[in-house]
Amino acid sequence: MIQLDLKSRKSIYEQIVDGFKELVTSGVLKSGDKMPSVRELSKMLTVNPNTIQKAYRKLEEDGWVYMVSGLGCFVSDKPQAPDPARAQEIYAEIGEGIRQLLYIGLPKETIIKEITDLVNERGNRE
Amino acid sequence: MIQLDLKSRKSIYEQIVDGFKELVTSGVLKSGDKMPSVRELSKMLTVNPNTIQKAYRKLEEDGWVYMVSGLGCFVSDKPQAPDPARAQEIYAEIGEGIRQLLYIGLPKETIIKEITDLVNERGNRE
Amino acid sequence: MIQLDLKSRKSIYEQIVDGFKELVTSGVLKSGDKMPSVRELSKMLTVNPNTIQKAYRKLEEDGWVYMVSGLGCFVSDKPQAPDPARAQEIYAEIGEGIRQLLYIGLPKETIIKEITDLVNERGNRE
Amino acid sequence: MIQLDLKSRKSIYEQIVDGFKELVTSGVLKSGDKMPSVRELSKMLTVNPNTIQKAYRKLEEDGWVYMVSGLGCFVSDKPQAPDPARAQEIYAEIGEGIRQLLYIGLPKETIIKEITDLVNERGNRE
DNA sequence: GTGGTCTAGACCACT
DNA sequence: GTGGTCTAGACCACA
Repeated sequence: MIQLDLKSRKSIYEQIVDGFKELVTSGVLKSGDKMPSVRELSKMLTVNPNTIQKAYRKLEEDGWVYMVSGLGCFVSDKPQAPDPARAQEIYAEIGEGIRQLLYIGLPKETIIKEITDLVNERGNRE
Repeated sequence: MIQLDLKSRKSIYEQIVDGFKELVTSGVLKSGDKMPSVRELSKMLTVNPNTIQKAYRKLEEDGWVYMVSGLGCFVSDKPQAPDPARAQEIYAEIGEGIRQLLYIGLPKETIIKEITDLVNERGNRE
Repeated sequence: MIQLDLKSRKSIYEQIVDGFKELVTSGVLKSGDKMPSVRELSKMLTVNPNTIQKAYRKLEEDGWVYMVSGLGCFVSDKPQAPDPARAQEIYAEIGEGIRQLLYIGLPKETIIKEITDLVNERGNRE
Repeated sequence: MIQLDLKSRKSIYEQIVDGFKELVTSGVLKSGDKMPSVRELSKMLTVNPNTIQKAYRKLEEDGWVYMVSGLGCFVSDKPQAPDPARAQEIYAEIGEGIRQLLYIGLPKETIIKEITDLVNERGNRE
């Protein structure tokens, strides 16, 4: 389900967080789906339960899942209307990335082309 | 030199980091320029020295400046040839942002338009 | 019955919790009234049942409803005499909030005025 | 410095978080002050370092301190202008408390009087 | 069973 | 020395 790369610079819990975000945005996991329990996923990935809990808690803080003690962890409802404030935050992050791309010397046209490709690529999955 | 918005949700050190990136990309600061010392800038902005230090450290991590102990903080050389590995990392981050924008319901066209604007906006300053 | 704002930063379950508290304090729901079942409300609000369950659980924790397994969820009796210990806990929480308001720079008069308004606003519904 | 009540229902890390917020708002700790290191405070309170780190991280998320790897943990700069969004959040929490006070049967006048006292009491410390 | 918290260690990268 | 992460356990309240 989620591939961990222990050699990666990304910490394990971050890989789990990003992995789940990908599973949700790509439609594998949908609103209300029960996620593996902390202990279950811990065994599946042969990772310590505390690491899983750290990842789940981050996902909850970011609003992707919610945890109910005694029941488990569930995928949050998908927002039906785009949240402009949230969009603005994400644009700010992307803008930061763009600034760095320009700084390391990539031409504007290349950047626009690459990102347009990214959008179309991911957009077609939905 | 740098305008701080104390009412902003952005933390002070982030505003300083972004402010310096702006100064560099817009050409006000150039490769090798000496940056104000921590204490100096701390007085200029009436901000705690630790806050400046955290900002400088972040800039160093991101490769925008380098610090020489005993001499101070200097603007890094602009990379002559783009680092493809670094570019790939940044594209990955941007791709993650795009996935989230699509997930919260923004149409592809809007995203492409907004990001193209971002690139042109920042690109024109160079 | 309850209006959900999907664009809000408040999570869905929090909106449901607050909505029910409003319905009780405003007298629409009275002691002993049966609340909609989890499945029923889930359909009414087109929200995942787990979300409803989390909301009901929170309401039960806060003492606004009680759940009888096999029968459903009912509005609790309104306490006849105020519980001084509980009141003390709540005052402590409010005091913590006030300390933070003062810390971020709001004048005492503003705070008192705003809170008096809050009390009168909510108090008039009873 | 901070009194822990192991019998309390509040978890240890929450007591530490609230304790530090109190130390900052009451002026004992000021902007830029270095806080005890994770290990140091861990020994002072005879509490596990992980518990301290959890508390410090929560404080950092809430914007009260910032941590610099290799340097330590420092009290954030005090916002010079009140953040209206933050104030609104706190008022919402207080409003929630008021709703519960009214629900358990306290009269409006009592609540207003008690809270006015709280504001004046804490306001005079600054 | 579930998550929530805590302890007692360990190793890493960085100053 | 500093924080950041991770492991391997433990106990609790709740359902």
